[in-house]
Amino acid sequence: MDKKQVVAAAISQIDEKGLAAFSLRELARALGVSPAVIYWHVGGAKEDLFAEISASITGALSDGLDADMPWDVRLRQVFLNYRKLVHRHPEVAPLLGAQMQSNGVANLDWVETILSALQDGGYRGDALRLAFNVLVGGLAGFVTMELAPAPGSKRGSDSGSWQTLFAERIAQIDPQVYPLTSRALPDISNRIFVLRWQNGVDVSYGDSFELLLDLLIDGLRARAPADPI
Amino acid sequence: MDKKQVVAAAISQIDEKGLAAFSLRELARALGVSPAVIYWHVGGAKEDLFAEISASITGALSDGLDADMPWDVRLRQVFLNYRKLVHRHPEVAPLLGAQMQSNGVANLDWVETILSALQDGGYRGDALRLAFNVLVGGLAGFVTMELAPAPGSKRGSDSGSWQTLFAERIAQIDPQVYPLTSRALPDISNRIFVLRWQNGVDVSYGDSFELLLDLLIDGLRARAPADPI
DNA sequence: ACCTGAACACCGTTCAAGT
DNA sequence: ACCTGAACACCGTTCAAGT
Repeated sequence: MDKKQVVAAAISQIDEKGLAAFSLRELARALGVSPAVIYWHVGGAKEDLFAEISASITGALSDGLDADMPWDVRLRQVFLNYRKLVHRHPEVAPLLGAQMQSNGVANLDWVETILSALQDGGYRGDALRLAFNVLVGGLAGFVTMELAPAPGSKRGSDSGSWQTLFAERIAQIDPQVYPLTSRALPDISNRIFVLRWQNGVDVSYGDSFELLLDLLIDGLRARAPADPI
Repeated sequence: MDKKQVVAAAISQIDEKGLAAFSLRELARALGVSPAVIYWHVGGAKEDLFAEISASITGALSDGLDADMPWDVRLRQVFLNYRKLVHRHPEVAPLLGAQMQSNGVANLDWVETILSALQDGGYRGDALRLAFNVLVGGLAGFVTMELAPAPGSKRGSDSGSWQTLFAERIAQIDPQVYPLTSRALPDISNRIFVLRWQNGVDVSYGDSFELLLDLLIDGLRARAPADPI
């Protein structure tokens, strides 16, 4: 028994049953061990375990990137890779996007990669900070929303009840009150963020993500304060 | 005692102690009432209460908007307003961004407003869907990340311990290994998404958000598939 | 229609005690 | 150094019973 094993078991536990249904006691049970063992191997508490999980998933974020490509191509790679990695563990997404988890070490490679690309694109100082936040906030934020879990998704409960109820409500939108929404329904029902009963695991947001990525990189290129390399 | 009162009390409870520390029993205690009362007034469970909270906050999302302005100005208003409203209840942010909460009714005005602006901008059909997702996913996602709670922020615990520890680690980044990060530290320390120990409540991401908003709207204007109105 | 009280099954966390 | 067992204080949720 060892810290890595505990973290790995926790991740697969969350993958199976969902984050909401995850518990330290059940993790201990799955490992055939007393609950206190978790505390001995990972620091103090549940939050520390979450930090380890985040680090373990974001650790591979900078792998397999081609440093010889132009800066805008590198940025595309970085964030397409981010989305791909998070999609491998969709249930963990809230930990990455909606909490400041991380031990602050594993992500440094990632930060350096992004800063390097932006610097090659002509960004320094305060403009560099803004560009970084725009990219990470916008794109990682998108993925967080994309993979937001549905209610009652303790992953094994009666997920159907809420889903069908919500789908019916959308189908019955009054064209008098909401003409545009009503008319666009065939295109948007269950495929846009607010009007959906399934998340990015079941319905692809890949095309929207790519458009977002293009808009941001094109925009940053056009506004670069200095000449790119 | 009445559903609105329960929801209002829950919101102020979360505002005070944070979402992680929120419990139905303590809510009942604060209301001077038996826990079962919560269940009687709001549907089945904790998740239903969360849905009510989300609806109550996003209900005012379309208020005070000027429908006579050009479509791009309207979009700016809508999302600046979104950010402002969520910032009024930062602890509730994860509910809006990282969960598919909502009873599906309160947000329809908001959706119609955004779709209307985009349609005036020349977007129809599938392009309309993509543009909607880009805006909501990117901008609401940004706000979710911006307000992601820090570890140990049960809002009353020893929040200092993790913060100082993390700040020290960042200050000690090795310039040999991470030259760009290290050099940019004065500009980015605690002010970019991954390298921070405080969230958007303590450090403003307003300038980054506005840049993101500009990039998206400018980009959507440039790529409009049809002539705008 | 609204509320209480008690109960059930489960948590996270700690700590003495074992080997 | 690693694990067990039991304990503590707390949950969410349900349900009979009261008025």
